[in-house]
Amino acid sequence: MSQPNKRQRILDAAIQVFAQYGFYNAKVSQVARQAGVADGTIYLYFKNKEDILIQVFRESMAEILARQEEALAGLGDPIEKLEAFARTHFIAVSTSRALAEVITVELRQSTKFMRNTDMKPFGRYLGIIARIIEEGQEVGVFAREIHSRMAARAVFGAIDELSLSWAMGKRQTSLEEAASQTTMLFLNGLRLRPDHA
Amino acid sequence: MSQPNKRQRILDAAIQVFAQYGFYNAKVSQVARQAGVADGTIYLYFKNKEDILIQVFRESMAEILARQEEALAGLGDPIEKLEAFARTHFIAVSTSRALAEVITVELRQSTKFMRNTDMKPFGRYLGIIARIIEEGQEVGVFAREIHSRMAARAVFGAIDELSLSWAMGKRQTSLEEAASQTTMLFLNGLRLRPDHA
Amino acid sequence: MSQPNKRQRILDAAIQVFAQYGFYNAKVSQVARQAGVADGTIYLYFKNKEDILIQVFRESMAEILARQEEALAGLGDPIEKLEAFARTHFIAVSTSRALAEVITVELRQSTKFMRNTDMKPFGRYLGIIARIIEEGQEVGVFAREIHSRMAARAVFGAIDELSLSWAMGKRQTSLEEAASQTTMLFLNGLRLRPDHA
Amino acid sequence: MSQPNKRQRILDAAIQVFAQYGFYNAKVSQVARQAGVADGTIYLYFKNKEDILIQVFRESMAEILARQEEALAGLGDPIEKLEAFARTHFIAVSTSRALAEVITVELRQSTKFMRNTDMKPFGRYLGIIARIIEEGQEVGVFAREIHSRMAARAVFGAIDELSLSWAMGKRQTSLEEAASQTTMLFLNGLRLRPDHA
DNA sequence: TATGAATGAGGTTTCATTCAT
DNA sequence: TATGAATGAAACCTCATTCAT
Repeated sequence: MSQPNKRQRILDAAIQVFAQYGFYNAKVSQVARQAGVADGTIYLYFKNKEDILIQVFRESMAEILARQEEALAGLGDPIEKLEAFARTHFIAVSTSRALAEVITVELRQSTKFMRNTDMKPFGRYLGIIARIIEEGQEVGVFAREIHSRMAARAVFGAIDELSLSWAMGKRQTSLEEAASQTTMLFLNGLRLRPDHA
Repeated sequence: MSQPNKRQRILDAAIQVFAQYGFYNAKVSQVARQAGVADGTIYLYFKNKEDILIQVFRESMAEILARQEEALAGLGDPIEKLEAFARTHFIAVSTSRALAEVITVELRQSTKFMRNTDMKPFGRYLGIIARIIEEGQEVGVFAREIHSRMAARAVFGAIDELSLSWAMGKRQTSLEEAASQTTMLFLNGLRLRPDHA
Repeated sequence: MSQPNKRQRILDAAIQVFAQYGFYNAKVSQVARQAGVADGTIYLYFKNKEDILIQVFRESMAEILARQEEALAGLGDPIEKLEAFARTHFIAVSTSRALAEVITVELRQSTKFMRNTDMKPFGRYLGIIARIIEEGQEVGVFAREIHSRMAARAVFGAIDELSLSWAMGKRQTSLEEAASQTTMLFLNGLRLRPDHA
Repeated sequence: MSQPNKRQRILDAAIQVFAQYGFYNAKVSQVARQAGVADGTIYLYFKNKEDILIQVFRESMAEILARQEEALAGLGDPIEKLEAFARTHFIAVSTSRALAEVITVELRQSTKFMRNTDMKPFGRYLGIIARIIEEGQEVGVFAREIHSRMAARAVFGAIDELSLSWAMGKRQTSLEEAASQTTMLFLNGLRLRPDHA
């Protein structure tokens, strides 16, 4: 009798184990034990160890992309969208610290992996940010001089770094506050605004 | 007569090999061959394979810290300092793309590494940014509401992500431009300034 | 289906290989080949190379202890017991010269081994001899001045040396004769008995 | 300027190091450090690591053979000779526990070693005991039925085992007592003598 | 589908030995 | 003679993957 969710159980187990030990130090047999299946069973669902990581990435990105799209769906204001995006990312990361570590840390580790894997989901993620920025420029709330893809990358780097340190760290600030401060920083910049003076 | 630079030769070789294959896929014998020494020689200078990575980190951080301190030495204006910091980071990364990959990608993979290694140099790096922000707040050019450590982390994440993608990528923009755009983004934010309207 | 005797096959192979090459010169892959298993299979049954030696010791001591207890079971006379003990030891050694070499030669080499391994089985072996001597003293056939533990050690040393040289050597004498001569020596001593004169 | 005793210093160091770690676990560089010479210097005096062990054996046997011959020189009575032999062996062992371990333990370890090495010194050692026994038989104090070479081996085995356990152990008895008890055991045997009754 | 015992390729590391000085 | 940095062969062991059941 096959468990229809066995594949998912293995993916979930892999996220936990990869996050704790790192992809290369994690053993397939650990993933199997955590998933409650036999070692060999894993190879009925995945081509090899690296394939597990790829699938983790694929499905996790699909999940967070869906969440982002849902979160942004009803919103019109680019500023609100940016805030929503940051908040959603922080929440996703805080929901599963393990997932965050796998996505942000393990994923980068293998140049080979980066080169062979379909990075489109990541590109789409960056694209969401870039689109928000462009919308803001179109409606005249964001400065037009800004290169949207570069800014998107900067925004992602900042959010990623903060959420990682937040997930791994001592959490001096609340999740809400961290997300909101990050957005404010990007919206207003560091520079004191003359009209605030 | 022992070559006084043999240790450095091994470190340089390791940076190349680790960047190309990733730390875990790199073989010690590859590092040895690249360095032009025998396999065993490596163990005269390093405790084990991971120790090479740790030393790469240590020395590279020391190097870039020194460069940053030198770059910031004569400057007083926090805005100029932030620009100088970003530019110096971009230059360092572009000078050795391999080193950048090792530091930003390989370094993160090993929880063991993160736990066992003295992370103070990285803390100092963040500290430099935080200090610049605080100075800006003191002299009244930066907004006081900003949490300096968090902002520093965001700035670092953005610069790191951008410089890495710049180093690995197709470089549509010049180094100078990339660094300057990054700084502008952080100084002014995305939001269109009323006084620009 | 796992072969339930695979562990035993490895132990038997190890005895042969260790006896022929010596523990430190023997290669794990030789043991594997002799046992007809893959190298890695050994590590399913043993912690490491030294663990094989420890298990050989453990099981061999258990075996010879059982044989000695069986041989002595029906006997009452301490003199007969001593003869039986010596004969049983000689037979055990002659049955497996390789095992004898491993136990008496290889075992001693490793201080680490001596320190880490449970030496109680060996103590029990000595204890059997000591007990025979004490029984003889109690019933008045053995001299009371003799220190039983020391004498037991001497008896063991003599029997061990003789059985080993017998097993390794040209066997000028029969097994029976060698065992019986050894016992006689210890019973009567070298000195010509006045009552024999 | 060559130290004329450097070879001896290395041999002494080797005895200490081999005894502590065992021949195979001992490192040549440890011997060198203990001897206060450079690693390479060892190879000016010895062919290789095993050659050090062989020379240790050779010189130590020569030394103890000389001591035995000296101890037995003035004696006529075979019984006194046997006592003297045992005492001398025990003293030699107690003088250098390290030497005892090397001779009795390390020497045996390598079948290869035993086969390739000139074992004549050991044969001579056994010969001394056998000769004493034969003299005793000739003058009528030892029983003629005894096979002298076998008895010699038994005596050696007993003395060796006792001295080893004495050297490694807790020394419940004094050296003198141990030697004397051993001799008594071999002279009189375990059996209660009718004329003692 | 599921199992898990068995496989065996291959990497890290050690350390006896060499040799340029 | 003496040094000790450098060498590089080789072995233990791991662990991803297979396959007979």
